[in-house]
Amino acid sequence: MAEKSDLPQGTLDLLILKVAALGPVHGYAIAQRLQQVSRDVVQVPQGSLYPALHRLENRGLLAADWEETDTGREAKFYRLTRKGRAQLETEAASWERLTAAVGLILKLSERGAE
Amino acid sequence: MAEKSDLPQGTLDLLILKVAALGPVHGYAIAQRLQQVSRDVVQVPQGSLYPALHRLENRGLLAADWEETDTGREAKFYRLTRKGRAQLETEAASWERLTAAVGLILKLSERGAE
DNA sequence: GTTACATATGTAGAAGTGCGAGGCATAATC
DNA sequence: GATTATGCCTCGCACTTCTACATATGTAAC
Repeated sequence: MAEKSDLPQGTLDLLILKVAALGPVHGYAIAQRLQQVSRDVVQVPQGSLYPALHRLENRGLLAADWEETDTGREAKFYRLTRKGRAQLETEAASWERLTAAVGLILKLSERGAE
Repeated sequence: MAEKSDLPQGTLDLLILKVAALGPVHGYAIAQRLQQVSRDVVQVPQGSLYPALHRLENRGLLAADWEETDTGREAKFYRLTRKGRAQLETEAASWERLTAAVGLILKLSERGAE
């Protein structure tokens, strides 16, 4: 089933940072959480998820440690760095600004010349 | 001038279709209109604008004719095809769905385990 | 024990989009 | 005659994402 998420580009990073901000999580759990909270609207393929995590780690926005999951398995737990938290705030604000602007445009009506 | 808009990828097409739905317009005017309505939040560089217009025309979502502008100059006026109108509706609905989902996620709080 | 599934991570290649940096041409304004 | 605004265009880079594949472990079913 799992259709592609069709998430606008750049949004994935924002969502990952947001979930990581709630506490250390491993990649697989991030994807599950996003899907669950969004009621299946957001579905992150693994081929998008892991490269994104590596990108964010390389940029110093996330830090990773191998730890044990609830199910007793090794997994890479990501947590937000200070830099990552700042980035999250910036991106979230930017998201609000842009979606508001797009919303304005989409509400234009035929007669809405002014 | 014209800083980049930082629009999420895929959104540009949606906005262009929306503006074209209001009546025939030429490319340059589309960019101006987007900037104006969004109060300078959305700024479309020409290197993004014209390729996008050509893409949409090639996909049969827009149709173009050379006509004269108010200022008495030749310009390429784009209008929405029937297919384009259907696409606009689809993309607008999808946009609403996704931004709502992202909004949900961004509102998660630290204590919001469930 | 082995088959199947969920968990968990990862890479490679292709496709699509957006942007900066250029170029061309005309009309109006100074 | 020089500058600014209008109006169109292309090229090539950078970046993100997706499909598809590859790997490994734990658990439950048979």
